[in-house]
Amino acid sequence: MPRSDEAEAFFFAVYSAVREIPYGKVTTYGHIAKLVGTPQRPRQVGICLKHLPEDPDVRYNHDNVPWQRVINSKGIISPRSQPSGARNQAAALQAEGVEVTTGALGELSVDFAEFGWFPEILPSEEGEGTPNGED
DNA sequence: GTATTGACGATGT
DNA sequence: CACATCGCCAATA
Repeated sequence: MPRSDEAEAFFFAVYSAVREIPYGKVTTYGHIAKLVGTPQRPRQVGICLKHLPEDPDVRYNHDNVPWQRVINSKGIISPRSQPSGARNQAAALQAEGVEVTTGALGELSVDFAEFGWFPEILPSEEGEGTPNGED
């Protein structure tokens, strides 16, 4: 649980944005950060997913948030402390039909040209307002 | 209470 | 193109 209410709002915003990623598609932490209005904090997006609760009782949990569809800007699954985790994420993506290629160094990369999700700034994402207001 | 790390990204060298 | 540094800030030690 986040330390402050403001941080909690950030967590929810991130989870909400991640849920918008369509099945079989992927996006980056930086992109999510932009969507929630804080492009300077891609790391915190990672923190949100890292602390994504597994309890199905919680509003956003490991079951209803497609955390697996979030990768880094380099187009590869971010290698974290536990290698199994990244490998697990790769498996989850492959289960959605996403082709994950393993590099010589064990890098699990996803072809963004094929599976990348490049949406416009989604309106009413978390209640911030329309990006261009109205054209 | 302070120090270090980390599921990132942009810049600088 | 590879590696180093800064910013960002919550979580952990």
